[in-house]
Amino acid sequence: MNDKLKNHYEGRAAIIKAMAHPTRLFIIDELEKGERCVNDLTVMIGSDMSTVSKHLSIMKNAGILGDRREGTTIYYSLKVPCILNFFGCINEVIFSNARISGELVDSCKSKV
Amino acid sequence: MNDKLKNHYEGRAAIIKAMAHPTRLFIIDELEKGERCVNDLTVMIGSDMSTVSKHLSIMKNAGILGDRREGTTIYYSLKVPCILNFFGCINEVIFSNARISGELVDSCKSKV
DNA sequence: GTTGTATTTGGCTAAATTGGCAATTAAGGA
DNA sequence: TCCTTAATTGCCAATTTAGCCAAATACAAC
Repeated sequence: MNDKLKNHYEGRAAIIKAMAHPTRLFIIDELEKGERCVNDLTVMIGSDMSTVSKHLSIMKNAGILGDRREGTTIYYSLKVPCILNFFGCINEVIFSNARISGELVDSCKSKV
Repeated sequence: MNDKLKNHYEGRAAIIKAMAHPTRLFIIDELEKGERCVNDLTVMIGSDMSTVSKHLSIMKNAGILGDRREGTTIYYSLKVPCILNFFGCINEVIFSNARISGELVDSCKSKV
């Protein structure tokens, strides 16, 4: 791998890394519904506001989120909605994993 | 966030995390072209074979890759090709980031 | 069984990530 | 100005991750 190729993949990895955290995935899902302020998200998530703020700034720096100030409140929003397409594929992976480990059978019992 | 929701997002984050590394993105791109053995990938990547092997096992455990043995050689392949759809969106993010920082202007000068 | 090739695993250190708390900044209202 | 609410930043400890080396495993050929 030469330097140019390395940069190419490092830039892409940085964006994916910004999504690779359960809390941040929750935030992305929530922002799909509309913009939210830090406090609202903090209540939903249930951890310290500083923690949530840091998660938001990680995604903002990666270019995934945008923010807008209104008085003392800052509203975050999804800047690149195509991110949501990821989840369909992630579901496929999870489905495929479950099929192999047999979990699917259990989780489907109620439907049988 | 209750436990069920937490598990939901943790499972998804684990899969995304398995992709959130430049070397692993390179491997995914390479496997799109067809299955590859550890040695081939090691030569292309240029790091220790043990390092590449670990990257592969991380993605295999996440359910992204499959492997197949042929004698002493193990061929890895992309198990869930929809993963490739990610890259189009990642490009959008990168494009959007570049537009803001002005890098796009520079990188396009040759085309003007 | 021994040798050779392909791959994985264990052990180690360095670096990055996470999350809470306290302190700070930012803006609005009394 | 002072107080309140909203959010960010700095600091720190705990955990996780990355990558190299050396050792171990897996399989095939002799």
